[in-house]
Amino acid sequence: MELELIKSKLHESNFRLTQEREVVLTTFMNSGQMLTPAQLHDCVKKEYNSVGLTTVYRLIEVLTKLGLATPFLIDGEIYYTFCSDHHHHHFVCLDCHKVKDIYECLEMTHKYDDVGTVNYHRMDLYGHCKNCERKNINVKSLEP
Amino acid sequence: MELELIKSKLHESNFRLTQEREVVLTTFMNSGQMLTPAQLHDCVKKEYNSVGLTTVYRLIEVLTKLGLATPFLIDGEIYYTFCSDHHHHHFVCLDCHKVKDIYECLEMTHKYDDVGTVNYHRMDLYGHCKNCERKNINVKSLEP
DNA sequence: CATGTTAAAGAAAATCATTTTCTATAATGC
DNA sequence: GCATTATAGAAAATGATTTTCTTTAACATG
Repeated sequence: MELELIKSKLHESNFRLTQEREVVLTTFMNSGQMLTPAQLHDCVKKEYNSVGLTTVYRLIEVLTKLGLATPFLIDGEIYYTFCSDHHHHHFVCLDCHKVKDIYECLEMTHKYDDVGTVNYHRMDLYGHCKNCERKNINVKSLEP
Repeated sequence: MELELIKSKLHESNFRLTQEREVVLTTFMNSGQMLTPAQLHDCVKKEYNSVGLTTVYRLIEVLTKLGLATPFLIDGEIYYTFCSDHHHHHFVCLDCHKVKDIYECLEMTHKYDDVGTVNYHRMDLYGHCKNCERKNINVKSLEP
């Protein structure tokens, strides 16, 4: 999903498109990984003049409400990943925290309606991406 | 999973079986729902002489490490549900926070190995249990 | 394009969940 | 029993997140 589309989504919901938001949003989208608010703030600082941490928190809140950010709880830390609005699942690399979207879905929502009404579901896969897998093998080969 | 089994699991890992832990554990297991540490603490207070909130936090930490508690992030709040150690998924009622275990699993772990190595996955279904569904219909029927 | 309205930025303070510290106690092994 | 050591609990510390307040800038309107 490209920036322009998100801008119009924000606009629809009466959120203003400030320069700060555009900067944070761009950084967030381009990172391709899950980040804590503080980490996202750090990334923004590296590439642009700093934006306040409060602003980062507030944008994440807005995006989450709009379904454009998804929180992950890993080891007690809350991370967020940018997220298009089409239903999909996530694969998260436990090493580098990169996130890959998985658009296949077995549409199991209706499968479990004996428990009640299922409004939505999420599925998260955790593991190691190919890149980190390779690195880990290299590291292991250095061991005695 | 019954209490005795969990006791032996704690024991295996060199955790002591204190009276406080037994009380909190029993309350946690019997609740059948996801609870914040503070909520669990409140539940314990109602049924038994109070146990310290710190103790509740520490037990949840231990259970999570042993795979006997699962955290859920809902609206920025972290809830925990008691969890047997067999792999399963969860249905969570967004009204009453009751949790139902779903032991069917499509074993999709291997299905996505083009992204890398999948170590584990979780799937959460969110909706409204039959009980709350019924209540909601009754509430609606009272509206003008 | 100028202007009024109002959401948002940012700094600082406040809040609140969670963790740590420290001492007394009780669970476990011998 | 007795020694060892993990745990309970109270209080303090920590640290992430939220709130407050003032200034600024985005947007709609004429």
